[in-house]
Amino acid sequence: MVPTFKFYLTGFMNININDVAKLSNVSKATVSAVINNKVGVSEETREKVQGIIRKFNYRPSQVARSLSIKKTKTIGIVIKEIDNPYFARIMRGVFDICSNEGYTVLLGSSELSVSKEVKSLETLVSQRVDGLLVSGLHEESSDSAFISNLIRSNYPLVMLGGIKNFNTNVVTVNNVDAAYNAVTFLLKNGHKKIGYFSGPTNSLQNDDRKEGYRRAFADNDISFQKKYIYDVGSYLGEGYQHGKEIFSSSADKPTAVFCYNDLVAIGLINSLLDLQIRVPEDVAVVGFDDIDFAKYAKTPLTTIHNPAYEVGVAAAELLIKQINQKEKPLTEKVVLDTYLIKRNSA
Amino acid sequence: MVPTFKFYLTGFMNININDVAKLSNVSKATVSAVINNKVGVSEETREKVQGIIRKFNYRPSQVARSLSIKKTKTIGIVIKEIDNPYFARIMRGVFDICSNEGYTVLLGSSELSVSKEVKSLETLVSQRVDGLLVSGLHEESSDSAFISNLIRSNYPLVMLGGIKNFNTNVVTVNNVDAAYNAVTFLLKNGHKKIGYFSGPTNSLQNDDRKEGYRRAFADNDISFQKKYIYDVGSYLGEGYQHGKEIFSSSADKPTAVFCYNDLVAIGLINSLLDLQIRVPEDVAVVGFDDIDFAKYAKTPLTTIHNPAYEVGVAAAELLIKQINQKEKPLTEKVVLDTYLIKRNSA
DNA sequence: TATTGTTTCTGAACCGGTTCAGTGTGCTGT
DNA sequence: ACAGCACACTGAACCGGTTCAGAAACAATA
Repeated sequence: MVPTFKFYLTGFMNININDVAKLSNVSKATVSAVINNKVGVSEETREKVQGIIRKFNYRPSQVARSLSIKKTKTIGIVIKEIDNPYFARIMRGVFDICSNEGYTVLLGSSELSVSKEVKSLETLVSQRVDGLLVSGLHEESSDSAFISNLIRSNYPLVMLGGIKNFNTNVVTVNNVDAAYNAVTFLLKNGHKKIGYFSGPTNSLQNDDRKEGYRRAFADNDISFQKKYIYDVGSYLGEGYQHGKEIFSSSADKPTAVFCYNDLVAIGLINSLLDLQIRVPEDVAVVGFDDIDFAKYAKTPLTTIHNPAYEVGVAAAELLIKQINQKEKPLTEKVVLDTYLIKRNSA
Repeated sequence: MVPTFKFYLTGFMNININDVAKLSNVSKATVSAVINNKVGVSEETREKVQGIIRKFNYRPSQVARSLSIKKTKTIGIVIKEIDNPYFARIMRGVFDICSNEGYTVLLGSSELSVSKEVKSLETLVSQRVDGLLVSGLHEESSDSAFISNLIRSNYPLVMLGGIKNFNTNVVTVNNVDAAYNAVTFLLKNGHKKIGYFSGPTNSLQNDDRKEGYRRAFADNDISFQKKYIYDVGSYLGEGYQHGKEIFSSSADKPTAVFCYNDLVAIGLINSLLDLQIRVPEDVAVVGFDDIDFAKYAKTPLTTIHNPAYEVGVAAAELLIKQINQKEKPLTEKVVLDTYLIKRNSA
C-alpha cells in the first residue's frame, strides 16, 4: 500500500504528489495546498505532509504544474554572440532579475543561419516560455510568417536593440546620440577624415550608430565622405584584419576611426600598432560599449560607455511586466543613456 | 462545432491537439501520429492534418509532451562567471551540441551565494531537466544533502573541472601538466622566484594548477617558496589590484608569475606596466586559457591554450550520452590536452 | 434540537500531449 | 462466401500537477 519501494527502487526524485498524498493519508488536493502555502490546511496536517515531503525528498514537477496553470515561469532568450563580452554582461542583468522573480532562462540559438534562428524561436515557443527576449534577429527572419504572427498576437516579447519593420517592445541605448557625441568629439579635436568601422549590416544598432556619425558631420558643416565607411563586423579578428588592409594600403586614409564596438576597436588598434602607426597620434580610435577589457587594451580605449548590465535588467523587467499584464500590452520603448569615456586612444 | 473562434479570439498559439483533431475529423491519437511522423497513417489523412496544422499555426506543447513521455529534451547548466570569456566559449560548445541533438538549455544561477546555488540546482531539477552540467560548484554546496542525493541517485550529471569528494562524470583539461609545463618553461628561462597568482580557493582547477606549479619546482630541484603564492581570484580587476599591491611594496618579489587565468594575467601585466616594471624583462607573466584577448593584450600573453569550446562540446556530448544510457551509467572522466603558447609576456 | 456557519478536506475534472489494445474496413486467397 | 490478415484509425488511460464545488466535521447560535 505504502509505495515506499518506489523511492528505493528508482532513486531520487521519483515520488509524485499521489505518493505523498497516500503516505500522508490525505488527498492530493491537500498536498497541493501544502506545497503552495494555501490557507485552509490545519497546522497538524501541514506538518504531517511537510514531513513526508522532506523525508522522501519530494519535489513537485514544474512541468505538470506548467501544464495545469498554463505558465512555465520560464523566459526564452535568443542572443547572438553570446561570447561577446557586451552580451555576456546583458545576460547577467537578465539573469539577476529573472532569478529574483522566479523565472528560469531558456537559451535559444546564437548566431546560426536565419532558418535556424527561426527554428530556435519556434522551439522556445513550443517549450511555452512565458516571454521572449530577442537580440539581433537577422533582418530576413523578420520576414518569416512565424515572427510576424508572434508579434501580431501579442506574445510577450522584448527586443534588444530594435528590429526593422515591427512595432514591439524595445530596450536599447541612444545609439544615434552616442555616435554623434563620439564623432563630434573627434571633429572638435581637429579630425576631418574620420572613418566608421561598421558593424553587421543587418543590425539596427549599427544603422543608428552610422546615422549619428553622419549627423555629426552635418552639424559641423563638414562634408562627410562615404568612402570612409568600412564594412567590418563585430569581432576582434575582423577589426584587426580590416585595419591591416586599410592602413597598409597607400590610399587616402582616415586620421581617426569610430568603431561599431570595442572588440573591433581593439582589433584595429592592434593592427595599427603592428603597422607602426601610433595611436592616437597618427590615428585616433573610439570604440563603443566600454567592455571590461577596454581599459586594459594596448592603448586604453576611448569609448562610449554602454550600460549593458542595466540594459539586461531593463529588458527582463519590461518582459516580466508584459507577461503579467492582463490587458493587451502597449508596446514600450526604453532608452538608456550612454556617455563618452576619454582614455588614451583618442 | 468547429472551434475556429478560439483561434481568432485568443490569437497565436492557442489551439491544441483536440482542436486540430476536430478540425481534421480524426482522433487526437491520429494527430499525434502525424506530428511524430509515425507510420500507420494514410497519405490522405496525413496531408489533411498537416494542412490544418499549418493553417492554424498549431505547435504542439512541449510541456504536455514532456509530462507524458517523462523527458523534457532540456538540459540545465549552472555556470559561474558567465561573463568570463573562457566560460562563454564553453557555453558555445555546449550550445552547439545541444542544438544539434534537439536539446534546449536552461540556465541556472551564476555566482550567487552557496544557498542560492543549491536553490538554483533545485529549480532546474524541478523543471525536470534531463541532465545537469555544473561548473565550479562552491565547495560548501557539495555538503548539501540535495547534491549528494543527486549524485548518489545517478541523475545524469557532468561536472566541468571536477568537484571534491564526489565521484561523477567530469570533463576537464590536464591542469596539473599544463601548470607544470608553464612553470617549467619559466624555470628553464632562468627564473627562480616564480609566483603563483591563485584563483578561487574552492576551485579544483585551481588546486590542480597549484599542484603542477609545485611539482615543477620539485622536479627541477628548486625549493619552492610558499610566500610566492598569492590568493588573487579570477577577474581582471583582481589581477590588477593584487599586482599593484605586491609589486609596489619593497618586499622580496618574484621575477615571474604564473597566473590562474588570462584575465588575472592581463590585469597583472597592466599593473606592472603602470608601475614602470617591464614585461617580460623585469617580470615575466604566463596566463592560462588563451582567451581571444590574450594576443591583443598590452604585452601579448604567453599562456596555456585551453580548448574551451571543445570542453563544452565534450561535456554536452558526455551528458547526452549519460541521458540516453539505460543502465546505471559508469562515471567517465574526459581530459583534454592543453599546450603552451609562447608570445611576448614570458 | 435544529439551524447556521466555519473550517478542513476531498473527488473529479482539467491542462495537452502519448500510448496501446482493440475496432472497423477492405483485400487476399481458397 | 468466408476465414484470415493488413492497415488505418480510435477510445480511454495515463503523465503529475491545480482548481473548485461540495462533503464532512465541528462549533456556535437561536
